[in-house]
Amino acid sequence: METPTQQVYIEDLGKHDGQRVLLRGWLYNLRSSGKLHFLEVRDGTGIVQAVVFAKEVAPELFAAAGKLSQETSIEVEGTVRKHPKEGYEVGVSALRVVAAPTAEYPISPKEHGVAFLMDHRHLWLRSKRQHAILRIRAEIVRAVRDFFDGRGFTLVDAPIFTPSACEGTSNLFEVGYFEDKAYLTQSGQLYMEAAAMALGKVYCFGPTFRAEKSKTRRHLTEFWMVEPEVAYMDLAGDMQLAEDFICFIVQRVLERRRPELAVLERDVSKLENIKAPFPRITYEEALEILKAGGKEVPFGEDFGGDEETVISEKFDRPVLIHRYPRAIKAFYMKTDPTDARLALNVDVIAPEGYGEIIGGGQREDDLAVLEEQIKKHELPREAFEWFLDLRRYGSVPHAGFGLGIERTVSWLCGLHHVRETIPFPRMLERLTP
RNA sequence: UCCACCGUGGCCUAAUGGCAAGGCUCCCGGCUGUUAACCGGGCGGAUAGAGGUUCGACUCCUCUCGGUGGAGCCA
Repeated sequence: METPTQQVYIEDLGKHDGQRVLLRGWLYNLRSSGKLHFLEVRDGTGIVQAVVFAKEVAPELFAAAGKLSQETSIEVEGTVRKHPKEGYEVGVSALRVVAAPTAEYPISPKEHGVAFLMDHRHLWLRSKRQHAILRIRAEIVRAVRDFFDGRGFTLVDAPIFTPSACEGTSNLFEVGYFEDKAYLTQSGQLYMEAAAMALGKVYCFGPTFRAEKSKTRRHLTEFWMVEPEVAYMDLAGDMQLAEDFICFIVQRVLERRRPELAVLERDVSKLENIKAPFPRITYEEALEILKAGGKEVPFGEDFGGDEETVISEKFDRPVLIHRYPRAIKAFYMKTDPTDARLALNVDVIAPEGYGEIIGGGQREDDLAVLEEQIKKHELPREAFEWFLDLRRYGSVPHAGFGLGIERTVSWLCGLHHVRETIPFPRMLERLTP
């Protein structure tokens, strides 16, 4: 009497060497050589080669195996053994088709263009590369939570619907809200300030939306951001937190996602370099670097992608640039008490040209100054009355930052475009699938 | 919003004023260790759409649609 064979996931095959196992998955690719077939089977945890020998199975089974088409869902029974070259393979003894594709699978294991792949994103996710990226993304998200949870932060969810802009109304998605209008959030920032006054150390983590008509490798209209905010923390503390945070994430990915980094052919030595302390330079020092690099920028202007790349190339790890001109930063940034032209903010530029991954700083805690900034930025005062309350009732120095998940994933994975870092990217000109 | 480039079988490319070519997928056949397997054969498109120049347009011009990259802006 045979006992039912136990289902085993491909990533666990090494623990079952010599045993008979059941794989349940999909056919990734098939190679055939007359009297034997090599089935590449994937099950979500990995890919393994299943070998069908003509003389080991019934002729019908052998013939059927040779006719399987790509992405047929199949159950395979067989014995785990060492692969002649590396890892493990499964010697097939039984095979069952769960469902045969009703049409030819569009994505062959050959080259395809970006537009075609994006149109088939729902299927593209099945490929090795996308599988690796999504697993690294999940690991980064887990690291984000572990970092803050492990440091006594409280997760506080910010709303998605907001009544007005955080920093101006030009680039928000407007949606109907019963008889009224609402906007999709572009930052949980202001709400985290309120939460920090209640809970001390807080963070939010969720999607944010920008209706900016940007068509670059660094932009999505919907992306995920993690935003910590801490009461009684100043700019120096904020920079320290950002540095610790990035180191933690990079370390975690190196510890747990080596195989996925290998699939992506990521140069991990570049990531192994990412150790504290990170260089900290002022905006004005950054201007000097740009001048020396032949990219002179006048005081008062922000940096574009090219400028960020020139600066990041000077260092082998993320660089913290602090104290930008007050005028080009958000209304809630605290003015530098030692130089009123500057804000107590910090941007973190990732290495290898991946651009800004963090923006943050110390917040303006003086009621009068904040009121003046709202006026200067021509923001509707009424919408910010609740925010001003935070300064009326026990205002304290506080600081925080926002880290863009997709740019971080893109950097750690060594990708060329953020669209591959999120399962279903939302971009200008792309809302499907 | 602006700038540049691209659009050729299901997919990736070639042909740049003269008979639309090749590879992959797919189908048929072969091969007992393949690795985006390989070998042989077959099916499949009148070149995104409209108009124009020309004896002749995939190729040059105009417009439209779609895509890609970048600028601005940002994470």
